[in-house]
Amino acid sequence: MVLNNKGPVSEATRQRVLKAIKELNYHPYRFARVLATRRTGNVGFILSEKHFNRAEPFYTRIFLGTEFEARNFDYYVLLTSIRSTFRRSDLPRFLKERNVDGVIIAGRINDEWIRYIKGREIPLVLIDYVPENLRVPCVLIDNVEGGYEAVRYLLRLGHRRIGFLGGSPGHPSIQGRLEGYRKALAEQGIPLREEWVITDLPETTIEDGYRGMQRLFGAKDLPTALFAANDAMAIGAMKAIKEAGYTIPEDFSIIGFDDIEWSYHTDPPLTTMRVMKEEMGALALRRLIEIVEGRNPLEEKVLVGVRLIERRSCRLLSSGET
Amino acid sequence: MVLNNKGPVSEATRQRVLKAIKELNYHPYRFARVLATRRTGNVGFILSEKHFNRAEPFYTRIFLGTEFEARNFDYYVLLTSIRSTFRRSDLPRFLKERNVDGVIIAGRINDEWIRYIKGREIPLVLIDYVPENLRVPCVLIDNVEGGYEAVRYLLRLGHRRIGFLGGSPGHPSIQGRLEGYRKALAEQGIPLREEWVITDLPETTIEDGYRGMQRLFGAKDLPTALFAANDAMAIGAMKAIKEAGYTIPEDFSIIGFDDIEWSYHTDPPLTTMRVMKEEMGALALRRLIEIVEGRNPLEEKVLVGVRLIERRSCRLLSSGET
DNA sequence: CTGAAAGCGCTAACAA
DNA sequence: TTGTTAGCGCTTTCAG
Repeated sequence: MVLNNKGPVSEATRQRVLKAIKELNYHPYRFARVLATRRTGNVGFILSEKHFNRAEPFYTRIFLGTEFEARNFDYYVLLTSIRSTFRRSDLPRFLKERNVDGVIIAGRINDEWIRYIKGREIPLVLIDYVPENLRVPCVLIDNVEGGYEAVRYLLRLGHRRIGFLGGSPGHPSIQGRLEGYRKALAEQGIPLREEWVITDLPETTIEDGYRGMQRLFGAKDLPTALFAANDAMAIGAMKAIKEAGYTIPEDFSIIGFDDIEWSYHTDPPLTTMRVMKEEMGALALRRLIEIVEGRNPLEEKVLVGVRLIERRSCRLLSSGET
Repeated sequence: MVLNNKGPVSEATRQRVLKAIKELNYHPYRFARVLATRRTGNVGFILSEKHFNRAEPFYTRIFLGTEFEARNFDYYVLLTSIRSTFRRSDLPRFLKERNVDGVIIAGRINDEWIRYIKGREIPLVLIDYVPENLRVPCVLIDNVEGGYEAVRYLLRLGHRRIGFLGGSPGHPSIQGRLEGYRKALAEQGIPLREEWVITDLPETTIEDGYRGMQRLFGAKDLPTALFAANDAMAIGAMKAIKEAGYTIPEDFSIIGFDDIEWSYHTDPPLTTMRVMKEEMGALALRRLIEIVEGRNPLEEKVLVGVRLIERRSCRLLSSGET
């Protein structure tokens, strides 16, 4: 009772117990406790193999955020990867055997997985992905606000001819960022130039950015600035821009999104919108614990903001230029 | 007994039991088992914060290897990060409370941590680091062989003037790679040019590679090829080379080590020695389990080989050139 | 070879 | 407010 802060305990015995704990260097034995309470004190953290192997540590930093926060709540987190395609046979063991109190999934994933977990009534929180037809609590990047701010920044630098380099339009994050882009332009009464908006790439990788930029070069005239929907694509685009003989930011200003480590090392260093990865992970854990403990079990999306990181890939347009 | 394959069981009952297990969809309850056997079925995986946050997913891929292998042995792996400096107060909980059967540590780490774990007699395997004065089973990259092969490759391409770009000499991996470099040159009777061997950089990052290369430019004549002790430094060096107005591989051939994801995306793509990251992680887990189960508990270093990945940062020297 | 029972360390329910 | 006890699901020991 002393340990768990429940039930009535007189202050005197409380102190006596505490003292004994100290003297004996007593630690409660987690596994016995589990057996008695049916609470495992574990949470599962699932990443698709694709996301785990991403060249940049985006989702692993999110994991780091949860793991760190988990320490405060005395939870262990079991990290595992799954294939993108749903197969019962490679269900994480901790799901099959219910060795977790709840699960966090980061990144886009086959909805079958989500449906399965919901079906088994295992508490679930999603990070950076929201399925179309399923109600699940999510922790999301504020993509539309972020996209809006990114474009606003280019606008402030005097750009009026701004392209958008997005990935597959099926990706909700991309849609949000595109929406922000649209909103910022509309607000200034700048018409959208369809040929400067590239959204039909297979994925959102460096390669896609590279190809997307090459496609953009096909337009009959070119923008002066570019908003890439993530840093990987921005990096691919920079490569294409350089290969075409242009320089950054003289000929093109470019801003990314995510703030992955490598953005700092590009030439020039990439201006971008920083996503608070650790914070997202921590938030998801707190949310999950709330659900596990029955508090606040409403479906709910929580948005976490982004921040402009100014580096050197964007330039101020002098007043004569357009 | 059927489940654990021990004790005498007649084939008939064995089948009956198996059938019942199927029908009831029975899963043994891990925590009850732990309580009875005192075996947790968990292993801890520790990474220093610095390594966890490395821009490229080197150690996280090693983790992936152990996690994957752990599935075959029905272990869970608890991943956590610690600060580089030893502080009792931020001991991982799973150590304090002995919730793991053993621990894997990947990457260089303060020896205090190692001493603590050894002191508590918790089975331990190290990956990619071997402390000076402590005997601990390790899984290591075959650095000298790898360095040797890298330089042999440059030699085969006709290079005779080959520089070495290393990081801090305190790092055992770097020392091994340097040793391989030495060996390959010596074998061909090529004298070592001290001013082409850069080993007094603070770390082994992109920045260090960049600075190291600039330093190398100070030599009165320049090598035609360069062996960088890891890809990060190779990338930094490439940047410095380009800034100095040279091109790769026309003016300099360069080979790296590690094969991190980004090496594929450099311009030109970087030729490098691939380290088998997943394999190292898997190996460490098997080694750890052996120790936990009392088999084969000798101190032992196991080396895992590397493989040349030929991309486009090295060129063949024509016979007239030196 | 099979069945019964004790006990791992904890929580929860109940009696004092 | 405190002390006692059953029982969580498993392994292990011992008797049949």
